[in-house]
Amino acid sequence: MRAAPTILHLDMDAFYASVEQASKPSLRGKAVIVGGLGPRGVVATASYEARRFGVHSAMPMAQARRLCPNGAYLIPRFSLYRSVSDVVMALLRELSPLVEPLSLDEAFVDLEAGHTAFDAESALETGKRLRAEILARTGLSASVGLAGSKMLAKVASEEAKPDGLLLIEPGTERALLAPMSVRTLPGVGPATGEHLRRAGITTVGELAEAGEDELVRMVGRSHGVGLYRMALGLDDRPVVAERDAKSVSVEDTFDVDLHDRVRIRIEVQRLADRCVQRLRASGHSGRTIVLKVRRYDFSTLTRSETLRGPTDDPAVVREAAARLLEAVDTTGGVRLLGVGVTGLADYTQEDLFAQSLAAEAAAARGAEAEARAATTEDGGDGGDGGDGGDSEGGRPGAPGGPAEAREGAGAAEGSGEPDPARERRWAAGSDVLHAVYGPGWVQGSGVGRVTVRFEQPGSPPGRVRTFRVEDPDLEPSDPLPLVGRTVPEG
DNA sequence: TCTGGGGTCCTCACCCTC
DNA sequence: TCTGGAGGGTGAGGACCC
Repeated sequence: MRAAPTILHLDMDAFYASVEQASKPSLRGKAVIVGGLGPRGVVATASYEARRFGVHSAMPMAQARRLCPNGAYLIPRFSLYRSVSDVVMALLRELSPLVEPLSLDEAFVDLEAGHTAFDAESALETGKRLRAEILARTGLSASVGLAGSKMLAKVASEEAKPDGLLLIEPGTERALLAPMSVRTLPGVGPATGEHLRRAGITTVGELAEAGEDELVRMVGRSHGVGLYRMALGLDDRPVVAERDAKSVSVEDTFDVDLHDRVRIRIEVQRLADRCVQRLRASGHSGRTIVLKVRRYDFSTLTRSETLRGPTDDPAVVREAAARLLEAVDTTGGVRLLGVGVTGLADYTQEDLFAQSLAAEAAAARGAEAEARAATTEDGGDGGDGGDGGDSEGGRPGAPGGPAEAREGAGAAEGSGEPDPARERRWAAGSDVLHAVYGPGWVQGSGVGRVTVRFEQPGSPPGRVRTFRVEDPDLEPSDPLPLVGRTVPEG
């Protein structure tokens, strides 16, 4: 029996960049690139205008600037994107109780479960209505794919982009998929794609011809079986509305590699604290602590430790992360540090006795490992240094601080900053309010000046004015809603 | 001047217990 | 008593996704 095409996949077009264009009228029709602006930043989203220059997601920002030197480069404003996403997801939930968000800008909807569609005609009608509603409520365009399965609905929305709608009729899947690249299929990334290419398989049709046994031999049991089924257009994964988080983690890439062991320890402690904050905010505790280290040469390693019971105690997570760090050689430099917690539970076990036992056991293991390392490495003691001295050396915002901290809008946070660092910072793209000129956004800043464009969603493109960075009339402000506000002429 | 951040899932190695 | 295999827990790494 063929499934009716009532699985809907929604994909907002170039979401972050489109939100920025909607919120900043002067950027409409221009190349807009959203991402990390530090020396190690990458592109999160590029507007379609920027894509014409070859800029795309995950590209190093430096490369994007070479390709598109006149583009507008902005840091992401997740709180704004989240608020727009909430509006879109609410519209989807009006269609069905079975909505599976994949990210802020993407979701699956089971229309049949919501009794909003039962065949191709009603599904198409629902898709059209949804796109119109999203445009009216957010001012943004979305692409919609409709098919009998999640995989095909996603392929359909991809084909429909930008600002389109496509329904894959049951029975036409194999013919449609056959000429497409294997990379179209979910789960086929650069590594698997290259693996298949070396075996002479570049299209979905060739994948189907290869047969299940051959694919299992090439990429392993689980992946091979799944790939073969998808090549035939078969996918019976249900739309799942509620998914429990399995891990919580935070990580920072540093503008400059860290070498000082004391500084590295301090950063790990900070990350552990931030991780626990996120863990608690999500109402979880966790049992396994994971330390992630990316070294100067981009090699990445993880070290983990499983406690006797779940914890959300910052001291316990800090100590575990510190123990794990002691087992890692950081000579040569560290470009990224991360701390994560997995094995999540929705309760906290205040079993301090168990935790301390685990800590003792881990410490004993650490000592053993250290002893082993000392016998196998050539004088590699990690350059510990013990007393350290400069315990304030690792402040975010200082050279080598996390890119994210350096880009923060408004005044630099943290006590003990030297005066120059207290100077107000204005991140490109952030919203401001001027006592005289009203709402606007930061177009750029430097050498004690900040340039602001005074415009807002719904207004015509505005004028640019420059101020001293410490101008008391200028304040950071919250983003304005994209639609539904009347804007006075001016 | 290469390569973010926050996730999930899978595989493999190793150890331990039965 | 020794050996081998199955299976679970843990740790590490890789691939992939948005």
